[in-house]
Amino acid sequence: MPKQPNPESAVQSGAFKAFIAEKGLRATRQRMAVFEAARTIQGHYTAEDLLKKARSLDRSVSRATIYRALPLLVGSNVIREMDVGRDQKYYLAEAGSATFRAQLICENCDSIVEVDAPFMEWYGKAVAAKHGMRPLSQKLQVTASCLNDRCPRRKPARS
Amino acid sequence: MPKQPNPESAVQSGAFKAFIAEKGLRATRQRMAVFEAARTIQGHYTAEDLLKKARSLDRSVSRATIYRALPLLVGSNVIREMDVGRDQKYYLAEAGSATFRAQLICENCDSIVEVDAPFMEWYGKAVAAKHGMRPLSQKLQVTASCLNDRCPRRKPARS
DNA sequence: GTAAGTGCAAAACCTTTGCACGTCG
DNA sequence: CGACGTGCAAAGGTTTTGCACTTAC
Repeated sequence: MPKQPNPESAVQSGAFKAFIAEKGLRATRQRMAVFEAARTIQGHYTAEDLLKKARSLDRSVSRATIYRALPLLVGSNVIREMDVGRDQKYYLAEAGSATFRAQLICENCDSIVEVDAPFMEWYGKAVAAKHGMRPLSQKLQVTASCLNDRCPRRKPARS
Repeated sequence: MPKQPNPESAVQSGAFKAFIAEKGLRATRQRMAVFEAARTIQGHYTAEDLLKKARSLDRSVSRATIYRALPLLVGSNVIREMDVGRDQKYYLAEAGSATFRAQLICENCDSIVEVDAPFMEWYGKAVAAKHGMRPLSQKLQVTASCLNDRCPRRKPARS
């Protein structure tokens, strides 16, 4: 376990610090730990998952801080918030891909797979315009059930 | 205010009673009141809205009964459950149209407009199949904001 | 008669918030 | 230093549940 600094981390951390400063906020120890956790966790995670991971980086992070940091992380495009109809919200490190993505949600094993659906780009604009409204975002989710062993059980397979 | 029986209501009520009997359940006063309320309310409504309406038909209906009846109403296709990312779930009397519908959600005025999107029918099947899964349902929601006075404020305009 | 259904109130659950203390700049 | 951020615990708001009483069949 070498102590070498992670270059990618440094860069990203810098970008987040810039965002923080820009907004007149402070780069606290806890905030940076949550940030690091948020962009590091693989796949979809809940606020509770984020708390665990952040605490592994900085023991002092509290649940309240997690919930207070989440809007900042979403607002700065570090993560994306996702409501898939469960009781908790899910989050996902933003990969930076500009294409629209749908979610394929497995009822059996809780896995969520991100699926590129670039052709959906036009839909929201068309429908909203038709009703004289300004489109903000759209969401396409497919709920399905895995067939026996072909399901990507808890492994968010590549889209 | 004549006391004439409502023929449509009678028919529908009969169908629900059949469903109830079929399942070995009982057609209680409260259950029938909730049923009548659920299929009568116009537009999208919450559990609380349903409680109010049901109580206007039968004062004795309690909140618990509402929540216990909702799964039955959804299961018998009398209503459809909808999660539009707010804190409460929404319900809508099932119109019986077989076509797939998307939801156009206005951020400003809380209105939800059902929009026919028949071309989406194939999508869920295609994506699920591609991942070796059995498609169950899909959901397409567009969040938008009304432009000044052109918004169908609280009036779920015809799709 | 008897098991299913009901009302009430408490519990569960995730998320938000008030407050006093800590700490970044 | 002074305001912003934090931890803690309590509050909030919707939905669920345990329990004793009712009631449909």
